Amino acid sequence: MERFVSNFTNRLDAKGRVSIPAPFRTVLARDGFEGLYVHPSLDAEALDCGGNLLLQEIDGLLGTLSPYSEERDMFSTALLGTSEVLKVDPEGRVILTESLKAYGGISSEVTFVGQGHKFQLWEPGRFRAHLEEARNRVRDLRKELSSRHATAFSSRPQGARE
Amino acid sequence: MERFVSNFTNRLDAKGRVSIPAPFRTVLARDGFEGLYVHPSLDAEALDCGGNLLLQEIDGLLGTLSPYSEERDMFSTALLGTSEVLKVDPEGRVILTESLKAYGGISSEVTFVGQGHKFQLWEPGRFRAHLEEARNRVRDLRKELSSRHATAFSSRPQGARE
DNA sequence: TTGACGACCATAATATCCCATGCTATCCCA
DNA sequence: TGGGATAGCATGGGATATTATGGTCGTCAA
Repeated sequence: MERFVSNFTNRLDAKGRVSIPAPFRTVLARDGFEGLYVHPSLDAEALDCGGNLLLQEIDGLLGTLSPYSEERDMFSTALLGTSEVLKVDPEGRVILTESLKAYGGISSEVTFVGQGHKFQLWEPGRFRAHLEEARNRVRDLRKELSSRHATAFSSRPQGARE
Repeated sequence: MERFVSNFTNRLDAKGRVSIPAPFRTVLARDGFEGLYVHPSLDAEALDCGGNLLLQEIDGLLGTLSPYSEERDMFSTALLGTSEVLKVDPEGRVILTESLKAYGGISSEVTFVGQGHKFQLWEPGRFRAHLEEARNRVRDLRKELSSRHATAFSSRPQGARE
């Protein structure tokens, strides 16, 4: 598998170490990035993590903004300025910095949430609430989409006829 | 066989393993996906399973959303974040995670239900109920259709609704 | 010297592999 | 056509490998 899927909740030990879930480690290994790239998520109280693929996404986002614009400055400050590259120990663990933990409200446990090209770190309680909301939104949006163009996400295979 | 059809009920063993029905395994093999992709179904208390075809469906949906949007994040959280890629053992069995079993209400037995490009996992009792309701719905729909057909030839103006 | 951090080792729980067992359906040949 | 051989399949269990997690011991720097 070359993308992050599923979610896992792991504990921080006395030294603040957390194991990156094994499936995520293999994705990162394939990605080839040395370490773990982490930054506070823009629209959630969570942390975005990943490797080269995440960096590409950030570059892509910055690329859509005109250079030297104030907008672009804001984004690169928010994204790059607060990023960390964490070292991964031989057992596949990382130590979150204080500011990262503070932003994510993380203390004794973290939930790793796969998002395809990246994954997020959540305080488990916050994640449960967020997931609840996300599922509701998806249900609603899906209805809207399917009425907009009928076969977007029906239970029908793509390209199937009536 | 190209698609998932028919339904099968298998038992979970002491270790929580279930055999994927052989006909489904051959469809998956043809699909080429390594493992079994599973996520909670959006419109039923069941699990959606499949391979690349199911992934394509999800990617297709995510593709319709603008990148970097919060909307898209919601979808990938609800879809990718709750998905699992289960390993299939040499005998063609998988182990469902606790959260998947919880969502589907699955404990000792599962019903595999073919849906063409994907298949669903149901707790057998729930599936019977679901099937019963589906049958009733179809019956009603047919009645409605045939009565509509009848009214089409009545003195009612064309295109009128009930 | 102390405190933080890195590499290395230990362990319990769990997943994964491999082999075994009935059962059923299929095939094959007299 | 019938009936025995055979192959495929769901299921079970023991051994082994992974994984998350905890701890120890240096090392380097303030």
